[in-house]
Amino acid sequence: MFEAEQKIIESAILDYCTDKDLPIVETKWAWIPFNGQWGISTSFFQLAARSFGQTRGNVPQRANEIALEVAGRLSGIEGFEKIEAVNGYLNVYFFTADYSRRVIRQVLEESEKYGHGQRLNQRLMVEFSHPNTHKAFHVGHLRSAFLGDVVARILDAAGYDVIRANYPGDIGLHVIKWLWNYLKFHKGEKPDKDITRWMGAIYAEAVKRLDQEPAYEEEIREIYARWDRRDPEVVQCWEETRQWSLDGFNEMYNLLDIRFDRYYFNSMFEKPGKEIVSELLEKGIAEDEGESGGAVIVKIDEKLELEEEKYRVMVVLRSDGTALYATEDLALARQKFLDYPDLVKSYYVVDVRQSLHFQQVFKTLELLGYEWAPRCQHLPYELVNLPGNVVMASREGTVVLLEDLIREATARALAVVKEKNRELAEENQLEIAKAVGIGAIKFPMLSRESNKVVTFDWESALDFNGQAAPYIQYAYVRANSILRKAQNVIPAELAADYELTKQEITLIDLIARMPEEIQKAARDLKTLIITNQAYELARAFNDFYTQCPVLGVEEPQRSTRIRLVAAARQAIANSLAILGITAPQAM
RNA sequence: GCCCCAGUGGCUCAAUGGAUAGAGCGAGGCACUCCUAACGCCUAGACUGGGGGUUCGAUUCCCUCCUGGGGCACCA
Repeated sequence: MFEAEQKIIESAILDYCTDKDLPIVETKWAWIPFNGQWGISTSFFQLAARSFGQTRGNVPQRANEIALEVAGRLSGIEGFEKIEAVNGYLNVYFFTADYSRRVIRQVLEESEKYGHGQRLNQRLMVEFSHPNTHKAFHVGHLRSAFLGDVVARILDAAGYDVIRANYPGDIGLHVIKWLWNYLKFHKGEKPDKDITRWMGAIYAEAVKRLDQEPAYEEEIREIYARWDRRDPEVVQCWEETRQWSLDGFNEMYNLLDIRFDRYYFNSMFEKPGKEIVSELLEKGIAEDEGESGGAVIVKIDEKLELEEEKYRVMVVLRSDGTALYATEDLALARQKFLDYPDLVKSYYVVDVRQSLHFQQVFKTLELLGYEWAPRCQHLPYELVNLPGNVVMASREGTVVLLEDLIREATARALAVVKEKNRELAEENQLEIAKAVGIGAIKFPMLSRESNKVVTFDWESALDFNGQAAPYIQYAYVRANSILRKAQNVIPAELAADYELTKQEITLIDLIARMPEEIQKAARDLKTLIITNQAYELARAFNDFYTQCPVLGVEEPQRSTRIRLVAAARQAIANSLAILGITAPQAM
């Protein structure tokens, strides 16, 4: 937001270096640690160190000398309130009244687009969620869904055109087991409500029956064979029940405010995958060990002539000639670029256990000569475990179902809403409870580094206090309430000045940083940068709220503060929107 | 055996190689005639896993060790 000001100082530093015959060092800007005033800073340690060349010297002292000299030169420049040299740093302070007006004006003008970057006209794809049909949807599956959704939102906000892709696992042994159990014991049954739970129960029952009666394995193989030769009854049953799962997922995606532009189904890639395997064999990249009873494999390290093992060996076709996950992933990657040849990036939001697998897939495609292969990138994330390092697995029964979590979180939120807003219509109370409950579920998974394991426990998942979504939503609601009492009229900008309090400066400062934070989040693909920003913003607003009365003060403070509240509300709303968290109108 | 990730107050997490390592929860104390207390204020609590190294400067980069988690040929 302050590029022009930065350039002025940068060129002054450049002039100084030229005059003094000092090496040229890139000027890096940072925000001044808060001290009641508002500005940016840069340091001269690097320049000082370089100025000594080979000889040793006192760097901090030299840096401070440089800072003092530069500050001296800049003293004549207009447009800054104060320029000072401290401990080797050059601190440049803005005229707070001018800059705060500029920031607030910009937020109010750009409204829901504030903080967003220029459109880049670059397309990329984010594949995420990829749930298995015919299975339950549990809390462990949420991380990919939330992470992928918010990464897509961040990239969109940063200026990219994002395609949101889903890749459901709609076929495989788990589906066959399900079909077997259904055809044998539940034929004709249909789920009426809680579709996903019901689908999961049929699967769990199938697994249990098989454990108890191993002889059923034969019947499973029979179903698999019928599926392979596209037996009409099996195919029709598969199609119908698959749709039930997809309907159930859509219900949940709607509830969670997650949408997709494009569905790729696992079942679509068996054939194309085998075609790629043929291509690999033709080009001598893959080896068929079928004669010795083996599979079709790619010895990636050997092909790359690597000394140490890195990509190891990838099986691309089973020894019985059937496709496996890797086979299909090769075809899927290609299909994405056939559909969208201009993708600058193809992201896969998949858990960390598949890191090697994706490295293998992408490297194999590179060996095949696909120029887009390096544009594929795996975005790994760590698992959601249960206390005691128990992995969530539907076949182990160690799961927390998403439906249960949402139900419980919403119920708790509703209890609080009813307590706080007795006069509100029940319909509105439910709406708020949903926003708060679901926001509370999303936030913890977005606010930590994706390479950190999340341990799910009911107590902390349902704790709405502290660093959590409700805190941010509450700040939004407070701002909203003030504006409502001001009849939702945003006063025009006033020329008159008044001394800003430190709460106001901090708040404006954080609002001003938003565009940079969004770009940073997009560059690093980190949702946590946005949750941090949103939380800081909310905290700064709460601080302002308790310290700075708005409606009861005289002009020009009153108008200026109303404008600031409107800008803060907008900034918080935009942060929440990027996080896919609903901002309720009341709480 | 090889590879990847994590290790920061009691607990859960932050911190573009830079100024005094920040929050939340929990603990103790304070605070409700004032735009909603799902709020705020104060206090205590950290040799950033150990040891080396690079650097003017390391939680951050490199090496090594320890602990925990994960991955390594036909599961997905």
